[in-house]
Amino acid sequence: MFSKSCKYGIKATLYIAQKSQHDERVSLKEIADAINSPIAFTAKILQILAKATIINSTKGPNGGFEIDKAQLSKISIHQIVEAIDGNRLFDGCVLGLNSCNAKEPCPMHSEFVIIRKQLSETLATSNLLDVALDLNLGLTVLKR
Amino acid sequence: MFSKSCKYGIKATLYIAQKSQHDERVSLKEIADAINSPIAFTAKILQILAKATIINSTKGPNGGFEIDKAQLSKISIHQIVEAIDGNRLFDGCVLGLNSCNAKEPCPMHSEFVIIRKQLSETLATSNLLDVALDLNLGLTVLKR
DNA sequence: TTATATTAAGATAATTTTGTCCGAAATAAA
DNA sequence: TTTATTTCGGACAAAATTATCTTAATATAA
Repeated sequence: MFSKSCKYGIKATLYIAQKSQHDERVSLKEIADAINSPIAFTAKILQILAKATIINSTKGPNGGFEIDKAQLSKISIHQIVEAIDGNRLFDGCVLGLNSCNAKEPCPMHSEFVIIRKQLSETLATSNLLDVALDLNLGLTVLKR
Repeated sequence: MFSKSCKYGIKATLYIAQKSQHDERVSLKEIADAINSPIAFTAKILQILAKATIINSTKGPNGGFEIDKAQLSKISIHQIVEAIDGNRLFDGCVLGLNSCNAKEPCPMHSEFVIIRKQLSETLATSNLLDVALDLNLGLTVLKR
């Protein structure tokens, strides 16, 4: 479904979101540790997210990553997926045809219309604040 | 969503299914041509499907691939996906955690319960006969 | 201003996935 | 029985993804 990069990206963003709720800026090392990801590779993904203005990064001592607290409820998981994996999951042909639409569909096109709609909506309505709240409560985890 | 191998596998199986309706056995070359796939790589995938007894293969002159006509309505797309990509799409953690379930879920677990159920059901109820019928009618296509 | 801590960026490497090649095995027909 | 046709299986190669390493840039604080 998601690339490994994207999974790291989602988990990293959620961890940053959780800490940003309490105005804590977190370092790359802390993030990689919290989500159990390779540190240097995680850095690359955080760069992508920073360029997409989903997270903020600060260099130097006490630097790290954070998200504007007021934005937490406005950033969706969908945005993260788009930034990292692009939108092929949402609008590319499921069977990989170059073009595939209601007019000239692949054999699975109609079957996937509903699924993709639901997928897209679910991700679009999942915002960082809500998801991070469950993390706070210990209802969900970012590594195992 | 699906690996490239799996996409080739689904398309190849559907092409074989379509031809099998009319008792036509098809060659590797013909399949690769019909679905616009690399021929040798397609051969590998067909081997997997043959071992999974989803398709039958016959060597020698006039050999090729076919599916028992009576089985067409009993074989689902779900079976193809399982044979090629395994069931990670259906029961692996969306965020890649080693274990993830209702008791100790990842932050996206609950959001994906419905989506995956629908995905799984859709694929399980899509059988080769039905999907191949649309191909016959020219309502859907396998390449572009 | 210098030392230190931190992310950015680019080069390189490892791994996985995708793709190719070639000889072996099997089957049918001459 | 020989030859031709076709899939099978293993080795190999290319490309894409994932991961690492090293140096640069930036910011803080002593």
